[in-house]
Formats: sequence, C-alpha cells, structure tokens
Amino acid sequence: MQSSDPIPSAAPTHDPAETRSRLLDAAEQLFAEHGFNGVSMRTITGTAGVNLAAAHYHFQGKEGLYRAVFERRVVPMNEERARLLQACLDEEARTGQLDPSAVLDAFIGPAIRISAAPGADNFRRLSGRASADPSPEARRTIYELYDTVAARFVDILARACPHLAQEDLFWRLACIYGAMMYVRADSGRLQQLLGSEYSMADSSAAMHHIIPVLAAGLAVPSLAKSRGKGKRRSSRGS
Amino acid sequence: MQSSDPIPSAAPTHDPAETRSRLLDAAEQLFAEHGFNGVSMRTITGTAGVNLAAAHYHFQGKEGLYRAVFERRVVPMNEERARLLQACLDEEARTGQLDPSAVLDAFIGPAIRISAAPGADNFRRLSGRASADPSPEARRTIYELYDTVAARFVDILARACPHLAQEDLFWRLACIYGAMMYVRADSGRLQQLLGSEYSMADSSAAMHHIIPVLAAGLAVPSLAKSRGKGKRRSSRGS
DNA sequence: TTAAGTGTCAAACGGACGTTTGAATCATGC
DNA sequence: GCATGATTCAAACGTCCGTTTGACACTTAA
Repeated sequence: MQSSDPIPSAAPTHDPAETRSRLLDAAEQLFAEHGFNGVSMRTITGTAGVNLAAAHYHFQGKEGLYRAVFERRVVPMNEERARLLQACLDEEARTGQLDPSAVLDAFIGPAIRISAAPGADNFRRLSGRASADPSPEARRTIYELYDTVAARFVDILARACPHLAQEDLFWRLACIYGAMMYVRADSGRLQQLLGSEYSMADSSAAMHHIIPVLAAGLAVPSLAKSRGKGKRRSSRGS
Repeated sequence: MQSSDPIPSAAPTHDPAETRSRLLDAAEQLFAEHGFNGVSMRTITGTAGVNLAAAHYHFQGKEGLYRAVFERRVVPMNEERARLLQACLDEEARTGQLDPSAVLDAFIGPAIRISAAPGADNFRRLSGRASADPSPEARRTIYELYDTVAARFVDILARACPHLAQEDLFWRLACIYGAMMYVRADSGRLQQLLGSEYSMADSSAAMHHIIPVLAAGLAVPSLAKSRGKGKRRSSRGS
C-alpha cells in the first residue's frame, strides 16, 4: 500500500539505513536552501519519501536531524583538519619553521574540498550559511562540532605568525573566517555582480586563489597600537 | 524560545510616526537576533508595544516590515558609498592614480561605520547575517537595495587593479565581501575562540585592521592561469 | 455638527507547524 | 507455528503563524 508521495521517484522503503540517509540528504539540501526555520519537517520527509513520524523516530525531532546532517560531514572533515595540522607541527619539529600558508591550507582545505565528496555540495552551502544563522539550534550545533579543531587551528596559526599581536590575530582571523565562509555559503551574489561564469564550487580554483591572498594578509606587519593592552604574544609552549 | 511578553515600558501611542519607528526598532533587533523566519509578527509587535494589526497597516505585512528596516539604514549608507566612490574617481581624474585602498575604504567604511549611528548596531549584525540568509524575502531585499552601488564598486575596484584578471577579481572580491560580512555579522565566534575582549562593534578598529590586510591581498599578482579563458581585462572607459 | 479620513484595537480567520499516538507491518529467533 | 523488537504508517494533538476584519477613537475641515 503506497501512499501518494510528492516526489514520484522516492519509493517507500523498509530499510532503516536507507530511511536515515534519505532523510539526511533531503534535509541537507533543504536546510541549505531555506535555513533551519525556513523548512518544515513535512517538506523534508515529503522530499525524502519518508513518513513524517519516521524522522522523529530516527532523529528525535528537527534539531536532532539538523545536527545529524552536520555530524555526517563534519566529523570526517575535522579528522582531516587535525591530520593536516599535525603534519604542520611535525614539519615544524623537523625544520623549526611553521609556514602560515600551510596552516591556512590545513584548516581551509578540508572545508572547501568537502564539496568534492559525493553529494556533499549542498553541505558546503549549508555550512557557510549556518555560520551566520542566528537561530540557537544552529549556533549550538556549530559551536559543539567545530570548536575543538578550530581552537587548535587558532593556536597553531598564532605560533606561525609571531609578528602579530593578539589584536592583529583577531582581525586577520575575521578576514580568514569571512573569506572561507563566504566561499562556502556561495550566495551567488558575486556571479551576478560580475556577470561571470566562475563558480565557488570549484574547490581547487578556490584554494589556488584564496590561500595566497589570505597569506599576504597575514604577512602584513602588526597594526596593533601597542598601548600596553595590545600586548605582543609571548611564545608559549603547548 | 523567544519571549513574547511585551516590554512594560512601551506604553501605547497614537502618534503614527512613533508607531512606525518603534516597530522598525523592535524588528531590527529581533530580525538580527533570530533571522527573518525566526521571529513572529506577534513577538515584534509585542516588543514594540504596538498592536499586531498596526504593523500590517503601516508596512503591509512581514516582508514589508523587513524591507523597511533595511531601507531606513541602507539608503543613507548607499549615498555615502556613492559619494566616497565619486571622490575616488575625482582623485583619479586629477592625479591619474586610483588607489585600491581608497576604493576599499569607500565601500567598506560606510558599511562598518553604520553601527556608529544611534541605535544602528543591531542593523550591523542584521545586514551581515542577511547576506547569508537563504530565504527569498531576504535575498530579494538585499539584491534590490545594494546592487546599484555594489556594481559601481566592483567596476571601480577593477580599474584600480589593472594587474588582475577577471578570475582574480572574482576570488579577491569573495575575500573582501567575506571579511566585511563576517565583521558585520559578528557571530561572537572569534571572541569565544580567542577568549579575547576585542569587539567587532569598534568600527574604527575594524577599518584600521581590515583595510590594509585586504589591500595586501589585492596587491598579490595575478594567479589566473592564462589559458585564453582567464583573459586579462582591457582598460575600458566607463 | 457633521462627515471624512487616519490610526488603533480585540478578536478571529484558515492554515501550517513540530510532535505524539497507537495500530499495522516487517525481520528474526525460538 | 509464534513471540519479540524494530520500523513504518495515517491520523491526530495542541500551538503558533501571517493576515484580515469590523468596531472604535481621534483629528481635521467645512
């Protein structure tokens, strides 16, 4: 007995694993397009061809589904980030040098290249937009999932840029985070403004163009007005 | 999730101008905090101490209110942007030089300094977050209100950077827009990550730190792989 | 005084929301 | 066979949503 589905291709299933992945795929796409508050559970389950109650059975509600969408992509991404950052530290231990470009690459690369994973291009846009999503569900999810590795990145980048004061670091990180998030969010605004055919989904082009530009920004000497407060950081060991 | 109790100090009014401005102020704050879909008209009118129907009387519904919130701040901001960009062009006509830093300053300055206007700090966060808000109401509003001056900025910046190909321009603009929007959105994430007391609401500090960093990014030589497609732009006159 | 116009008000409209329920259906082991 | 736990299903729950209505208050001008 099949119910009438909005999407004809989505046939009912009794495989719980497929139910879960169908829900995650539909939610990923729809959250990316409309934001957390812009989609209803009915739309998501309808798109996935899954019963409304099944979504609550598997994910305990809307926020649980939202969090699961992130976890599926962010956990592997964080592992790659941690691995690449560790490689930077290994290189430092060997040569005594810590290249800011390599640190940038280790942090931004996995986030940009995530769209290369099969079916993950929706997640790239979702994660970029979620960084500016003010809804508490989004903020909670992001903080908990990204923070450990992000804090590690900030720490290592600070050591790679000993010429920068804490105040400098704050604003340069704003530029770095901003550029990364803007490329991920991919609002389509620049394509419209430039009338150009370049796409932010091209992860290798993004890395090729963005890393040197951000590295040049990091290389600018300290701009902090050293009034005692804007103290230069000491080289701390950790 | 959101408190729906009206502010006790908000006494009823019969002055239509005050009703309008109270609604705009409450909407500005609540849209910034929760996004377009995250606030209800009841919460907004309750916070403003205004009757629910009055909001529809004055603004013809929720999207009209959203748009009015933007218009109040963006129209003057665009005038300042246009004025400063024209000053760059005047300088170019006089000296034959077009300074990329000055062009950046003319575009970013008014957007950052907007938080200095009385009561406009909520709008700074709102506009930053709206740039990544995928809801059609937000996108429509933004495109229509910002685009004319934004296109002018892109055009002038391109002329100020004759060493850059169209492809370079695309990615550097992503960095510029990203940094500007990230500072405006002010998610509080960097403060948490750094454990620092620096605030993105400090517009003079923001300009002092961000413009030189972005200018250094613009000064990086072209990274476009010149394969015929990534053509260098010709100096066009308009 | 009266008539029109403007703005506010409480109340209601129909619909969409996230979530829950309890029965039906499935695979599996005895 | 039959019991068990896992999963799906249609239907409903109560609440909140954006918007509309029509009565009422106030100002203005003839």
